[in-house]
Amino acid sequence: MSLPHAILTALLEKPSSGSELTRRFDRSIGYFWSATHQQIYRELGKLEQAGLIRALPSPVPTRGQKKEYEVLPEGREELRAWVDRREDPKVSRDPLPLRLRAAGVVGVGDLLPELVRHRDLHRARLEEYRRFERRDYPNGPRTEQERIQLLVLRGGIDMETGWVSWLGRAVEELSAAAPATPAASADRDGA
Amino acid sequence: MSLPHAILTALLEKPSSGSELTRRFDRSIGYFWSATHQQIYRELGKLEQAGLIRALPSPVPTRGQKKEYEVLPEGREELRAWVDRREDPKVSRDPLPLRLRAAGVVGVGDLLPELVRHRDLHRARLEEYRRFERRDYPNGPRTEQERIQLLVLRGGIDMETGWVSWLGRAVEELSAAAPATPAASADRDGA
DNA sequence: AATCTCATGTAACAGGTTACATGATTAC
DNA sequence: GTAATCATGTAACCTGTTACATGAGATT
Repeated sequence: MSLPHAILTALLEKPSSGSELTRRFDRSIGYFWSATHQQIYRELGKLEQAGLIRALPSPVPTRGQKKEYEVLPEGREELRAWVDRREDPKVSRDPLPLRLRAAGVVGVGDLLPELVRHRDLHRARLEEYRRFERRDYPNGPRTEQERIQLLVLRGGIDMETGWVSWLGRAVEELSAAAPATPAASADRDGA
Repeated sequence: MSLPHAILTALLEKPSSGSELTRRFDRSIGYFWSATHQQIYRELGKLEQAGLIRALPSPVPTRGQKKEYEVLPEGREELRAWVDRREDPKVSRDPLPLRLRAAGVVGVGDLLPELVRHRDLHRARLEEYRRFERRDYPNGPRTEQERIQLLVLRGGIDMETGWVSWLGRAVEELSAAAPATPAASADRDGA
């Protein structure tokens, strides 16, 4: 039950159409929650049905025409309640550690270049976050809302730092001692 | 497409019945991928159908009787191929950062105790991983497979370290300057 | 034999993914 | 006016979640 609340948050920050929301889910919001345009349109329909948002009056609201949505008081109330809700942490759903564990059983095969690739992707993401921090908060946060936005950004920084640290060590370890013949190591592990 | 491969890995490590797998998904494997018993039985059926695993011959294979599965060569081959597959990192699906972002819009409300709770859960998980490390690898890894298993464990440690670091700072920041009246801060943000 | 627990399921639904469809606008 | 693009959707499918059902063995 997070996508509707992500959408409510985004619409409170700025009323938008489905396509605009989709673009925002590829940038800022998308760093913490992803969604395709099909999900977004489906969810906008549900939220409107439930009376939490409404489409702004438009002259010709047909297919192919932009339709802007804004949050109704009921939607804001629902979001407020969600913030206060108690909800346990979810286990990670990134398959990479799982693939490494599988590699421990069937052999590392060709996993090393994939680890390198992921390490570099996470490094790039980390650098991006650091640029945001320097660009948007050069003198620290100036309002209560900015303080919280910066905290969220720092969350991304801490997570990416964790990935980079882990993958850095994994690449180092696996390039050091495992590069003999992958087939041989696979056979040994599989026996 | 990760659950079937998680199951293949688990079954290669040790042939098991559905209920045994379910218990293992509450411990070791569950630290990196979660699954309910319903998911596991459904997936075991598919994997057997696909010829990747088979039920060990049993005298009375009826309902309510344990049914042990083992991986067939085709299953091992599928797992090996999955390890080598190229697959992009997934964006996190933990709603907590999202809730903090929402709090920036509708006010922090009662989120602080929830942040404390999560921080403590992640701290406990981190300590648990460190105990595993001390207990299972007191002199470092002794085989290639142990080296990889330890790497996976270190992944968990690095991720939990990231959470603890972030949540520690978030709690500190929000207890310092935000504790006036939540309602007032909510109104200010919402304006 | 009634009840409890364990193991194996079924069913219904929500959320996420991929492929495809259609109306409106813009570029040529 | 035709083609490309943009915006809004529909449909089918897969994964994950929750509630419930049933057979077998153990407990009383």
